[in-house]
Amino acid sequence: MIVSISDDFDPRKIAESGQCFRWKLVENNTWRIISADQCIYITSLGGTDYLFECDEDTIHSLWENYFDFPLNYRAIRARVSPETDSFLYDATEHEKGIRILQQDPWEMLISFIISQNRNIPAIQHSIESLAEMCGELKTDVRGEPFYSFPSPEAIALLSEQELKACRVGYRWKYIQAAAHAALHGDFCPDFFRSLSPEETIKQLTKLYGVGRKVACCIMLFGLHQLDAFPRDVWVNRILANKYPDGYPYDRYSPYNGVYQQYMFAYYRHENGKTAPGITDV
DNA sequence: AGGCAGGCTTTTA
DNA sequence: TAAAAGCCTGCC
Repeated sequence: MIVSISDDFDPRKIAESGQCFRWKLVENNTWRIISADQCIYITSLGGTDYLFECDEDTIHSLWENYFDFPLNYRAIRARVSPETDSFLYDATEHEKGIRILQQDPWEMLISFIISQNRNIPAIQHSIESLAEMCGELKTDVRGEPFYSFPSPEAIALLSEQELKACRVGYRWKYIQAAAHAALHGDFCPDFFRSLSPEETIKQLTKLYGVGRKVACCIMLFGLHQLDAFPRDVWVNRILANKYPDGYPYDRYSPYNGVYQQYMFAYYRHENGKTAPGITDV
């Protein structure tokens, strides 16, 4: 069905923002999106109109929350003053259309363990291999096959060789440990939701192969904690170069993670996806 | 205790 | 050869 979306929504920017790894541009303006065990095609029709290839009930029960449509991102951008913070203002203007997806926490755990020390195409390749190896084979609305994101049970059954065949390298141990943790109740999203942010980071970083950065990504993209602020090398460069006197977290709470996404995308576009920072730290 | 160096792995340019 | 949305272990 065709939906009109008046708030910020730019699938291309979301697809390139590094928060999701199973979006694929299949035609001009059409993305095939796989999340957990679901698949949808969305097409930008121009203006505010988008084609969602599913029925209205499915949009409401599934995709409305996935795309975070209840939250007004224009209002979040409007909190940034061009006078007090010209860099962040420029970032929000330039990257308007980004939203923070509400993705499956388990899928985020594995995806961001895989992401460490790798570029986005390599991450996508590994995740797709993993899904093909032990995800569930399904058929989408167009009759095309796809694989669901694998369950903890399925991943726990994989051997070292099978995991390594997914090009995850030394991270295979972390993935295996994460699967066992999930099976033993040591990765419990509903429990994490009852904790404070610092306590959640503490719990997540107990998992083998999960540091503070990956923990923050799981919180931001999997638990929809929009104040979580992942600090990777790029964000550290931004903080050093643009906020030498300190970054005003308090001013931007409770949406620090959203602004981080704008800054990250903007800075990478400005400096080139593979170029080092102008002034490295 | 907390910071730092070195190792881990593979793909891409 | 270097760099890529890091983290672990061991050493100090």
